[in-house]
Amino acid sequence: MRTARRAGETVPVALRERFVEIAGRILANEGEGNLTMRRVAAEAGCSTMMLYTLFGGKEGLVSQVHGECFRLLAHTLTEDKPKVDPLARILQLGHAYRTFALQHPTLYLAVFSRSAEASDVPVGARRQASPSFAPLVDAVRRAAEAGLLDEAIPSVMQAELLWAVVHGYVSLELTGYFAGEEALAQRQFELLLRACTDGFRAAPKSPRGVAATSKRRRR
Amino acid sequence: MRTARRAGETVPVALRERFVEIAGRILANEGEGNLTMRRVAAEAGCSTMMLYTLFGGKEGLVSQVHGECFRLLAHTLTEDKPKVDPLARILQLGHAYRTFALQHPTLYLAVFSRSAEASDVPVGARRQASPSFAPLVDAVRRAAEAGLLDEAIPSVMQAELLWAVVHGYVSLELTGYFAGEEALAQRQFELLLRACTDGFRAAPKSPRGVAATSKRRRR
DNA sequence: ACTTCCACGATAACGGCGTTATAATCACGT
DNA sequence: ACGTGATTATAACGCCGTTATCGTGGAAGT
Repeated sequence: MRTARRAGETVPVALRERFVEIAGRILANEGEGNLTMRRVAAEAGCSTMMLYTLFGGKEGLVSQVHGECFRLLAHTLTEDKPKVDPLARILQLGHAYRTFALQHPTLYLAVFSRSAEASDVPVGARRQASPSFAPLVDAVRRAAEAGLLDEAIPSVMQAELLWAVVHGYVSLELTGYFAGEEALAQRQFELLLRACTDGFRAAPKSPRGVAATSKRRRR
Repeated sequence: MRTARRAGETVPVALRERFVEIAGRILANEGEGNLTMRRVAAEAGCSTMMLYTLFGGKEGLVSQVHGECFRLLAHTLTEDKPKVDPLARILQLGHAYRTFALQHPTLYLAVFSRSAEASDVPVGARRQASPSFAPLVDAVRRAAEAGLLDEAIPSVMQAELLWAVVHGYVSLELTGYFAGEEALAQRQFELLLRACTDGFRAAPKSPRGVAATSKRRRR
């Protein structure tokens, strides 16, 4: 090994990114089972010990990869020019999210199946703070102000629920439930998005009387 | 070891169930990381080799546990007396599903995060055949026939989408996104269910004109 | 009833993992 | 020029899933 750092600071940060990139590539291409510390070190040409001094352990390394994945997702969601129509914007974000997941299936499942407390981001702060979540909240708020969604429900909550819907559908799609029926999966997703935005247009204010389903049923 | 089987057949099947039960308990209580072949064999009082002759490997063992989990879920979903109101029945099933997931969080995440091709059930056949899925399809069909849901959308598809919604919300809840706000999580879930059933009541037939959001907005 | 045989299960071994302890090496201050 | 201290490469440890080996006990043949 002949990398003999010169400035004493810049080379390690390059090494960090190199490690994270290698680990991310393995995780995305071959899954979590094939991501080993020894292999990452070998592919980077360094000893295993380096990984432990830099990341503390495997947990720290995959945590960095997860962070990188979140950044990539946020970049993907914000690169499209936002449509002026808030509802169209919501659909656009949903499709962008699904496209991202389909492009990085293994990475997506590895990141979003991991328990939240495994990440270093505080759980409570993530919802509003995440740059990958902010565009959706913004679109929902604009839609609510325009009367296209229920104003009585907090925008953050509606955005969370929409995210849960999209995440659920994408998770099932990635785990192979709609395997081989790509066109159908696309149409179903579109249908789901529209149904949910429709459903939030005039949602009941308070969930009193959970079992009372035959309230006023307009027709 | 002195178990000296007598009938040559009944004892092994009891051993199988014993192994699956032990593995399921470990998986539910301590997660997938703590489930090892050696430990299962030790807790059962047998050698490790037994597990390999019975299940072929770890994959086979956890596959059996997954099957057991599916059966348990199906039993949970069918044990409540079905309400006559189809929409109320759908909500009931949703709540039962969520309750099951909250009662077995680690098990649920382990089973439903696993890729579908890892299971032994054929992907295409699972949707209609699964006994844990049939009650929902039935309720949706009844609701559609009663005019409470859109009849133009196949009932199986609507049930799939509802399942995706519930699965997505439950997944996020289990991974800690609503940590410490249990009452809120419950209310949000109720809201989500109602919004989705509302959204399916008069869904657009075809997704022509994606950006046309200001159709008829009754108020 | 005694011997033969063979399938089956307990034991031990193998390669690989995450992690850690140890030893060698290299830049650098004096 | 030379110790010195950090830093890295090497080896070791305990565990894992899996597999090969080998002793043994019950079934079959005479």
